[in-house]
Amino acid sequence: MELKSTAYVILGLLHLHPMSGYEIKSFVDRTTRFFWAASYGQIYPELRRLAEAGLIEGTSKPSGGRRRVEYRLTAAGRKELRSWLQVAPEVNESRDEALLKLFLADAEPEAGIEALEAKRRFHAEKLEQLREIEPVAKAGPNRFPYLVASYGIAHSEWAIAWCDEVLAELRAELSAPQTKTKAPRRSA
Amino acid sequence: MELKSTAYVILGLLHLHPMSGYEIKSFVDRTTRFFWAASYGQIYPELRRLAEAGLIEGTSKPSGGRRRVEYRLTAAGRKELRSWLQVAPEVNESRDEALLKLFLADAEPEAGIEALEAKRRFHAEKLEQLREIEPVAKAGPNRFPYLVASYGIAHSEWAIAWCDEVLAELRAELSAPQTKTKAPRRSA
DNA sequence: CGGCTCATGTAATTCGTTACATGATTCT
DNA sequence: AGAATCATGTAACGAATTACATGAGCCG
Repeated sequence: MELKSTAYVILGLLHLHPMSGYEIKSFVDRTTRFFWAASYGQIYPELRRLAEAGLIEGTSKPSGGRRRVEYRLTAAGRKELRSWLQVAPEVNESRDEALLKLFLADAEPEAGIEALEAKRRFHAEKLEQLREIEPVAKAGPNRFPYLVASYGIAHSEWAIAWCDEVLAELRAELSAPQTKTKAPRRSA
Repeated sequence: MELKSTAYVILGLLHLHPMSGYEIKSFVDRTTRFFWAASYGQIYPELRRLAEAGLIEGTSKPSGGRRRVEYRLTAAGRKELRSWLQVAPEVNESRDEALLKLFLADAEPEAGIEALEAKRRFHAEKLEQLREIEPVAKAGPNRFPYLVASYGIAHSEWAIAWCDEVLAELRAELSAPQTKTKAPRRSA
């Protein structure tokens, strides 16, 4: 069948329970966005394609007086989801601008510190968000979402610790007088 | 000026020493690809744009008898690189298909194990590659590339440990005939 | 009444990959 | 001679984001 991963996000979420495109979007924003985001520009066209392929089925289920189409998995859709899950995932290389700046920071050493601080801030914020999600995931009927939340938390904790360690070293070094860098600049 | 990150990869590498497009590509493949890949389809057009913008300068430097254009940073290019480095990086959410499958694996629990194993394999392989690079980076004149290599190594080691831990739990549970988890549910 | 949220969608643009095309030179 | 590598590029395609467009119901 060869659908893209984003299509399987939709199939996977509809496996939990029937939803509208709007609900899929907000669900994604609360959960999978940490490792797989999706925008309306993907979701609505994809819903149409999946429906045409017979993997999902949409029925009009207005909420209050608002028009609303609720989609649910068909038997074929469930089968497609399962067979995709059984194939080993390809883990793709991600782009990390902070690491890129860190890598190139010999041209401007204070930028290395800035990059690490930014990475730390990012993980600290992510950690906060995940800690809010975690108990919800734990209480849910499925175990794997909780597992993934745990992964995210442990990962961010690890990253923060690493940043702190290296930042301490770097700061000590850059503030040491014998280094030949420009005057120590303190940024916001 | 507002160039894309890939343009700064080029500026950053040319800051190390003058290079041809071909050399930039192979340099990227040996180093930054772990956090920022680049293809010929980006590199050559970008070299042209950067040259037009006056940030780099290309001169014909045939190697042997092969035509070859070597690019070097101009003063403006160096300045542009520095000012970009000083801006806090935006850390972008990456896409991780293994985590996605793990998240959705309640529809097919063995797939969760498969996903974790794939993630582990990926990190094990990356670790091997990084361990080859590390001593080279350490020996080099710049400290930050080495720092980034260390990050990659520590990160993969952490990820492998996490996968192993969770895999052990999952395997124990799935092979146990009766666990206290909710009775085997049929989907939906 | 006015702003927020629910709800659905499209068009333009950006960014990047893959495949192709070409050709010279060096190595075995 | 033939394969591998050096070297430069383009065209087609793909995936995703952003911005825009529209409208209705809900809440204070």
